[in-house]
Amino acid sequence: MARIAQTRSPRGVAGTRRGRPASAARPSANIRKVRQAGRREAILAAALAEFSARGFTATRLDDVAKRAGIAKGTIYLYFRDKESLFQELIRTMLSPLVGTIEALRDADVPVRMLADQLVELFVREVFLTRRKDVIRLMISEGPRFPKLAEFYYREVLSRIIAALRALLRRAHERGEIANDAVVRFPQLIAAPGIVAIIWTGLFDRFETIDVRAMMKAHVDLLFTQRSAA
Amino acid sequence: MARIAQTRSPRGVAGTRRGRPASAARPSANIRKVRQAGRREAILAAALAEFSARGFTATRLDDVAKRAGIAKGTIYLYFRDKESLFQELIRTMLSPLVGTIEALRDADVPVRMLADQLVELFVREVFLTRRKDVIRLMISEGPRFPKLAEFYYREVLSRIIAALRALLRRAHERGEIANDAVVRFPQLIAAPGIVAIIWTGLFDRFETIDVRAMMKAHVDLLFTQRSAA
DNA sequence: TATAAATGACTGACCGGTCAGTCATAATCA
DNA sequence: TGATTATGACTGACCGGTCAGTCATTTATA
Repeated sequence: MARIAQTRSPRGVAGTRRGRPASAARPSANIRKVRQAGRREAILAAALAEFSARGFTATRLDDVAKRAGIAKGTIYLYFRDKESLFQELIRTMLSPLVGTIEALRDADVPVRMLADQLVELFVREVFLTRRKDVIRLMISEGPRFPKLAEFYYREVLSRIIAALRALLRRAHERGEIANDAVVRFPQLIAAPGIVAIIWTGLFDRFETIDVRAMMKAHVDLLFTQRSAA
Repeated sequence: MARIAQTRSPRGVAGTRRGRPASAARPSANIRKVRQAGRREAILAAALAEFSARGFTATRLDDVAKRAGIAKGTIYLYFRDKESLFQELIRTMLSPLVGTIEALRDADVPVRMLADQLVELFVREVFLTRRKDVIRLMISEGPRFPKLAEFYYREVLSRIIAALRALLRRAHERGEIANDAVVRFPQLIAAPGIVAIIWTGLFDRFETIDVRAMMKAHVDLLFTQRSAA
């Protein structure tokens, strides 16, 4: 069933392939390179779908292959083994986040505004994409992949937290933030997002959650100004 | 290794057994009954340890048996199958929580105070106990056990949330809470706790987190009063 | 045609679940 | 009370299905 939609590539290409005029035109061929990259992506996409649905151990590489439209053996041309596939999947998907976040770091706008942008970023780039599933995977399987957890902490989390902390401290000193709770625990900023990811995975069919609204409400809390009573 | 400590029972008892004065005294003998209860608990404890360490699929019932100090077959005298064992484990551990929380519901103390008690309750009864691991299991494996998720939502979460919502609304109307964010999203109250559970599972070795402090700080945020500027 | 890529049948380890047999305990009897 | 029989909790070897990983063969490419 299921059948993966995105990452067009292999089968389709191979099928239509036939009538190609000549191997001319392109210098020689990184057609191969391109195709290989496509394969790789197809495998990663299929792996994400399967790992998300069943978890690491219960995922069958046969199914990943079928979903990617290739033979099982092919997977081993691109990845050393199942675990390696899993780890590269997570690395590939989460690494880009750091840059995006760090880009915001030095912007010199009111923190309040930055926070709103952060929420928007999270909703658009994580919650509404497959990255949400990757984070869920990280949460579920991470404890059994110490190496992966370490990578994630070192390369992603610690950087984000450091950036946030600096940012928030500045804001607190400027008086933009009344309470120093978030300065001491920057994790609090992400908390509603994490909870939303978990919630939708478990209970969406019983009660949906409006992530954006919840995160915005939370940001409001964090930035509550002392105002005349 | 490992060897479970609690739940003394079988072998030990059988060994010392010999010199019992007579089968007198006790009506007849539910020694058997008692032993059985012990077994059940031993299995559940072992299962929790193994499931926590490896996840549902990767857990071997052979290991559970070894850890509980029994033979594999014995597990099947107490639980229908692996899945059933898993589900009963979670039910058994989490069900008691509801009562405890609902007990707080109608107390007529300032909500602020109640919130502090809630934090304390969470830290003492969840975070510092094995229930923390059960919640982690629920988060990790829940998506693959719809029945379990449903049970948890219906029997535990929805009740807690309902109670919280009522409580918070009252407080908001009384002016004890300035911002209505938590009224609309009671999940926010639990968010730091959830995040702490996940964090410790993944990153404790890199950076510890002071749950109590974080939760208290967060509660402070939620209850920030408008004060003269 | 020579080389590289892809395939999928195959292997062997692994593990959930079973069940015939054992033995401590309970029940019955003398 | 001590001997005898009945019970059923417990055991662990075993079976059958599953699946990660391999590799001889086929297919596509230069």
